[in-house]
Amino acid sequence: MNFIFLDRTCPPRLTFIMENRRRHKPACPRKVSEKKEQLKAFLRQKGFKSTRQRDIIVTEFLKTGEHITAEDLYRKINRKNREIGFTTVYRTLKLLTKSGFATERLFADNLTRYEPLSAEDHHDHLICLGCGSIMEFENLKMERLQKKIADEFGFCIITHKMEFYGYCRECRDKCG
Amino acid sequence: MNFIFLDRTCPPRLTFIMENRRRHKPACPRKVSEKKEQLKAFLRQKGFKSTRQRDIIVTEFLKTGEHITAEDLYRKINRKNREIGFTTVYRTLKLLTKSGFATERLFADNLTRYEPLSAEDHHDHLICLGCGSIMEFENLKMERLQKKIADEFGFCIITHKMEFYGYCRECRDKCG
DNA sequence: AAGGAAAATGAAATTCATTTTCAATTAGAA
DNA sequence: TTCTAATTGAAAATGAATTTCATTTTCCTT
Repeated sequence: MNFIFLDRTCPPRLTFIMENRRRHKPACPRKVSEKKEQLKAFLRQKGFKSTRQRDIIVTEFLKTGEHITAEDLYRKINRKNREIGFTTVYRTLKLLTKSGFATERLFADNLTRYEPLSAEDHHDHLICLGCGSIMEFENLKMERLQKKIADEFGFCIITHKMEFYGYCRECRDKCG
Repeated sequence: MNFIFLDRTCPPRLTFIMENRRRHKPACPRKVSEKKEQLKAFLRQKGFKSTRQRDIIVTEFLKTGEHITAEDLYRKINRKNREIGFTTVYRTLKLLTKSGFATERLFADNLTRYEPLSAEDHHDHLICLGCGSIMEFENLKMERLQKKIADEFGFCIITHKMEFYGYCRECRDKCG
């Protein structure tokens, strides 16, 4: 994860590059605690319990705000909290996913990655085969074209996956 | 796999629906034996051996002409040829992939599927969550838009993956 | 043909991420 | 405080993909 964010301050949250929206990454403390409150309310309402472990895992996950594997998140947390097990991290990510606070994504390397999700989130990915960085974008024209294609097949899209695999600017320049 | 091909005869091989090309499926005997000859030549040239098992597996795979898992292809073959093992089917599919006669695809169900590949193949998928059928399409406008988006990020696309998950016409009508 | 080296085969074992089990612990309602 | 149901975490299980290894087969060389 070595690409430069165009904007690190909290609002305004989106940066426009022509018609592509490069998504701004969270890690904004205000947003994080807001999301944590939402989650707590959700858990309470569903009869789940809020625990120290969940709190730590959720905080770390939201702070990270990236496409992260359960394994990697576990390792990250485990450095400071030796007593939190992999299973709990895994289960918390699953819980977040089921509750709509995260999404699971399976990329071509066959590893499941998790990503915090806000309500309107719906974006696609550019994955660098050189450095492994994952960039996100949204494109309205693309969404429209997808819908049009689906319609022509009488197909009703519930969700979609679009990933570009190739080389980012830095890696492309490096390798010629 | 219960969708209707618009055209089952051999040539003309493509059916146009507006600007989307719905790919014609192989299973055309002439093409199959042609491909088998190509593969045989390739194997010989690379110092690989041509065996009874490979012949059976390749024939069955090309006849199938669909997105099939190693497991499923094995089961299909195993019905008539009890002595051909899963490992050989698996390895043959890998060999075909490395030789450029097939591609591997990982869909959201986390199963690797293989598909016969001709030189110009490059298409995307509509996957029905109802009946599991996988439809293919090509769209030039889409390709152009993808390139444009990548360019704006200074990203050089090597390959891409685009999948729509939803309901096909039949399933949509069934479920209201 | 016969021999021999290299490749192919297939059953079983291994790997590796993901998921489940189960006994012990903990949260939070009564 | 007590009790019950949820949570935890180590370990085991799962399941697809891949590798191992002893045996068999192909096919090149005599």
